[in-house]
Amino acid sequence: MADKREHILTVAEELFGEKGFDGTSVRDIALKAGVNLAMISYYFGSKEKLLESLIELRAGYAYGILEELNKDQSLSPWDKINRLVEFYVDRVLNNLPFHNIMYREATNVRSDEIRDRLISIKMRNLEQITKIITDGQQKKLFREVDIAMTVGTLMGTISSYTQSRPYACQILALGYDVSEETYRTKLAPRLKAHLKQLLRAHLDIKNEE
Amino acid sequence: MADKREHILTVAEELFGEKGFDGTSVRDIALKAGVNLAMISYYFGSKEKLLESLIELRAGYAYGILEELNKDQSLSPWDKINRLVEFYVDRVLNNLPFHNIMYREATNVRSDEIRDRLISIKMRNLEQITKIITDGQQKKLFREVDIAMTVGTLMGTISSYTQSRPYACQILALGYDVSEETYRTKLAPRLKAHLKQLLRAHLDIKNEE
DNA sequence: GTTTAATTCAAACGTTTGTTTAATTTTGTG
DNA sequence: CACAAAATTAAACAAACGTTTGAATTAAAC
Repeated sequence: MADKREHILTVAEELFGEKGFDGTSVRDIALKAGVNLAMISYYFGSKEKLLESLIELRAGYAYGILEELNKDQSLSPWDKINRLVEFYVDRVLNNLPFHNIMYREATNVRSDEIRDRLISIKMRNLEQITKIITDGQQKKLFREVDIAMTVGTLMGTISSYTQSRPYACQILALGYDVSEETYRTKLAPRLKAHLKQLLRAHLDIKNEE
Repeated sequence: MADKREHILTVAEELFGEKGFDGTSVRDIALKAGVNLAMISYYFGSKEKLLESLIELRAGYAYGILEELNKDQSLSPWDKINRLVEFYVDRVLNNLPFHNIMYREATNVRSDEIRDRLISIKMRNLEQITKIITDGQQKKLFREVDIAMTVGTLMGTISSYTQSRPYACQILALGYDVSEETYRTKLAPRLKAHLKQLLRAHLDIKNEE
């Protein structure tokens, strides 16, 4: 085991994502990670600080790519929107546990520190997306829209199908207990196609009323 | 106290919505409800069955109105979509705790019974919305869209601003700790306006590509 | 090879958890 | 009023919780 600390974090991430922070005991984590119970206090100090460490580890998981996307002068605003959709769908589906933690525990996390950290991550991403949209507006490609709400639509649509997998499987007419792999490969293209079509119509200045 | 049983359910709803099912102890509930600890087992049998009772109580909270909306022959599909938006935004904002339970606990509820119940509620609502959209398509007003994904967009957009109130306040540039009342009165019209504009562009057959 | 520090461990700590008990009080009925 | 059923209570239950302890083991440094 190369880095035991990170291994514990990964296991905790899976369990928190699946059963929630309060629904997961440190004994669950120790057992699944194959380490002694006391190691969690040894490495992280407490269960809550373990969560903080996890968030710190994954915090920048979107920002870098968004910034790059923004700087790319060769892409039209429409290209950027489509890449944004691709990027977010893939990003969420490839980091399902952490995404679920972000969007499930964000509200009721006890520590102000963690909550503010999560909010600031979201705000930073919102800024980048805002830049893309205002750029499209200045180039007279996009119409006036409520940008913050539009970002809520993007993230909310994805979340509505990732937060409850049994429901998603039902909707998508997949088998009742389908593998993680086929779940993602079925969901991703459908989410992408829908969001591209949706944002295309929503943003297009030709659809101005 | 007229109906103590229902009072306990209401208090539990608030706490579950705020701190999650696992984050709420039966002692928390008893204390806030002003009843003896043992009354919860006396009335409901267990904490888990209390949650089941709560879901049973609020289960039909959307279906009836949706069905009515569908039957109303005097409304055009566009009217129905707008009413649908109005209805859902109001419904969610007026039942925030239960909505949060539905969309937060749905994934990780241990009991298959509860999970299947929640899924069947969602599926029933999806059916009604599907009817509205297919009706609009038959009347050559709406274009071809992914209906299940569109419903996900509707619910997901709302949820993204109700699941994390501190974040929503930040985005909406409200004060840091604004009252429940002003939070709702600021959020509701903005959500409605955005969703109407969004669905208008998304569904309009004139925006077919 | 010895010494020091870092790691791992089984066991126990004191709380809190959901639930049950058994006695008591309140309520409704004849 | 008398009696049975329902409701309420304080106290206790065992189990699970997050965390700490102190000894044992491993690794690193000199």
